[in-house]
Amino acid sequence: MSDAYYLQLTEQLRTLIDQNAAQWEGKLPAERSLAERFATTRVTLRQALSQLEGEGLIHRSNRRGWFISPARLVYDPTRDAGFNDYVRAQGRQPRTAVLKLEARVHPPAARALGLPDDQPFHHIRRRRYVDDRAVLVESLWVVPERAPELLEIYAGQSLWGLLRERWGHFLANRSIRMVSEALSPMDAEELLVAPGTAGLNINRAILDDQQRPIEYDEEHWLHDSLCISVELSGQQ
Amino acid sequence: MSDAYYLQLTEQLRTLIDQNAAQWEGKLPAERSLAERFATTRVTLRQALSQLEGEGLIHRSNRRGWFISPARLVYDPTRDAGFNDYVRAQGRQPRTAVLKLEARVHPPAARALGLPDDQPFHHIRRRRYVDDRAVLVESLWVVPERAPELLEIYAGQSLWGLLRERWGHFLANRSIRMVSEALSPMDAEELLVAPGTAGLNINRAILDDQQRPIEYDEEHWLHDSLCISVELSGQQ
DNA sequence: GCAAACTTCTGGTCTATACCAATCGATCGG
DNA sequence: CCGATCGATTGGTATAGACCAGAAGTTTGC
Repeated sequence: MSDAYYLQLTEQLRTLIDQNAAQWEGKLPAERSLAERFATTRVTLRQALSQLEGEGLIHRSNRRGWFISPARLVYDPTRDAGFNDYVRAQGRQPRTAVLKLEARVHPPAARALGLPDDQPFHHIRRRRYVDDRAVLVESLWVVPERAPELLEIYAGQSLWGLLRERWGHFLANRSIRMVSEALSPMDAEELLVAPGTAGLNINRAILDDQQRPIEYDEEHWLHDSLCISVELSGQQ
Repeated sequence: MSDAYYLQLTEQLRTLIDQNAAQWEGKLPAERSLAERFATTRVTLRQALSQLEGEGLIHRSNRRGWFISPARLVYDPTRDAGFNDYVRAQGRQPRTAVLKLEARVHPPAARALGLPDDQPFHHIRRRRYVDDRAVLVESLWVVPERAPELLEIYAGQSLWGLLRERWGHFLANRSIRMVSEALSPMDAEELLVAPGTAGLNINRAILDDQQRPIEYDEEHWLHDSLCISVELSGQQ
């Protein structure tokens, strides 16, 4: 049952965090000091912390310590809204950093869009933040014919907006796939978290309003920063 | 970066599992024997196994050992199809065990359906299997007026089918919410996994074709048994 | 006044070991 | 032949300590 010590510890930590969240300013005390306070080992203490991490209450910034997690971002994958839009709509601050711009082939993207494997793409890799916490990294694979000078002009702005304003593409999701994952060492490093941290992988194939393939999107989210919510039509 | 020994171990285990999956019949050797084979401690070995668990390659049956995970079930939450339907549609075998039948109030369900907090419900708790692996437990909260004798007659069959055939309700999802979670001790026990195992919590509010509230559904899935896939309309 | 160098602290990883309780397989008894 | 009993095995949990590299804070030097 729940007589394991680390599970009791989990509960004690939960209330401790509740009470001291304000004065700690979001960052938990050092593991060694917490372990001492509860008269246990770091190993056991970490087991309890990992439990709370799994619940999404706290998270780790790699080698930097444990932090209290903010509320999850609510995301409706069936709505065709960009990241910036729905982050701001929830009263929070979006930010984007561009990590890479290059031309490359990428068979998975090609397949998802119904194009030949050797189809070249414009590849944009970027990291996105909510209130200055990095919550996801993503790779975008854009069909070059639809946005020729993209690699030269792209600098972190909204891609949906850019495609609409500059090239007149009105985008719509075609298919979305979501799976839980353990973040790869690379993804983890880019998100400043420990390798193997739990994540959510979201892939989207995106067409324009004439059903032409425009881009393929591979997102890797921190598992605790997202709440998927779908409101279905029919109503009212 | 990936010079941590447990990450190398993870890779070695990955190929080892690939090669021996058949002869092991899905169950990995004992931790002690694996630890010995790789000349390391059980602690480190378990860290590597946990990594693969996070990826969804293997899973634990509580105190029973490590098992190779079957392919994920593909699930489209926007489709109004029952569990049995889409499991069979993927060539797999669904099964349901009823854990509890009772009458109770449940404010979260009431709120999601727009009913008063003291609204009583018929509560059905059941565990569902795919190919004899328990993959989820769920609690159903059904509005009694819509299915009066439900608690007396329910015995594990398809609830959607029952509501349609006996009471003439044609169900449709209204809202769906998905969050990653750590399974509660109770959920974990009912799924025969260790407490704190990663899970996916899916809640659905379900109405009939006249927009009358029918039921509220709280599902707790093993994180590795599900692949959410949404195909959006508009096309073809 | 500011950047560089250094020190301390801390999280990430690992070893070695131990105990318990649940499981599983084998043995035993009817 | 089958169910119950018993013992070995195994996973879950926990202790005690250790080392390293990165982060953070402090001091130094220009």
